[in-house]
Amino acid sequence: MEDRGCRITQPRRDIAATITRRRDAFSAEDVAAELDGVGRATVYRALRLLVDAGALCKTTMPDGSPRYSLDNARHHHHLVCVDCRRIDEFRHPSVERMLRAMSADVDGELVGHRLELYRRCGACSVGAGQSA
Amino acid sequence: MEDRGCRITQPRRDIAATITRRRDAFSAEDVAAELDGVGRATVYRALRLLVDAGALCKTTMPDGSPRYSLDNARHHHHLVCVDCRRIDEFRHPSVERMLRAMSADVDGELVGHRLELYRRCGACSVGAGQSA
DNA sequence: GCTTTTATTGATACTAGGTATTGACAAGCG
DNA sequence: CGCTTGTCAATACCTAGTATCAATAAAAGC
Repeated sequence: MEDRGCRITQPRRDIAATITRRRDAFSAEDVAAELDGVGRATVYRALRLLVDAGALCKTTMPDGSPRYSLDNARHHHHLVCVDCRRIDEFRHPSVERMLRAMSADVDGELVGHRLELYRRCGACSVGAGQSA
Repeated sequence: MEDRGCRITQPRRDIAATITRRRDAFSAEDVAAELDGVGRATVYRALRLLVDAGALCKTTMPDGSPRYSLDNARHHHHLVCVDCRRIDEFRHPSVERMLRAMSADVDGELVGHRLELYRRCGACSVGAGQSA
């Protein structure tokens, strides 16, 4: 299900199994560390294929480090919890509206964008909200 | 003018001179390479101080690599040309409107965001727009 | 089922971007 | 001028990722 034109190899099966088991965001190094017989380069190669194929999203954390998460929807942005690092996808008309407005106002043509929203998610707010 | 509580040292003067001379976006390594007697760590430390002080912005390019540029306005976002890598700052009410709308709709509280718009700027569109 | 072809692999080395450590030094206070 | 302490350069290290390359294993051919 992940491939078209790519070979389905044992390392790729292992990587796919590892990332589908994960419910949170992970780094490539996480995956590489978990799979002992698999080389780092192979993990990075496989993750890139999956990102290109649209099965995986690469999101930027507040500190700039990249994390991967499973991709479900078509075009969307990410809502990253700064405490538990959970990543949720969202689609919101206000974003498209904003892009349309910007597109009309900027000189030249927009070719892409990067948008991440950082929040403290509901669960994390309850636990740590009162103190500090 | 760049400091309050930090010492004004020769390396810092050199770094400040280098970055104010630059009109485009630059990497920390660019600065370090240009200043021979100054250590890489010193450059990174100085850039971080300047980012924290609000004199410099750290922007993410489409490929994920960070670039620094002078910070002029208060709160703003970046318009990055994917061809000439020029970075312009912008403020637009549609962005604030979008953030307000999102803030109302998400679970938990928004604590920050990252927004970069990538475009082909006017000058680059004229030169390369027709071909390809 | 065996061979061939060729994508893929793991190891290694390398790059960019950045932080931690440390002994030397110099900024600025008194 | 002398002390204190921030800052320095160098170095080692870290994360994230790519390039190279000989060895290997998928899938295609027979």
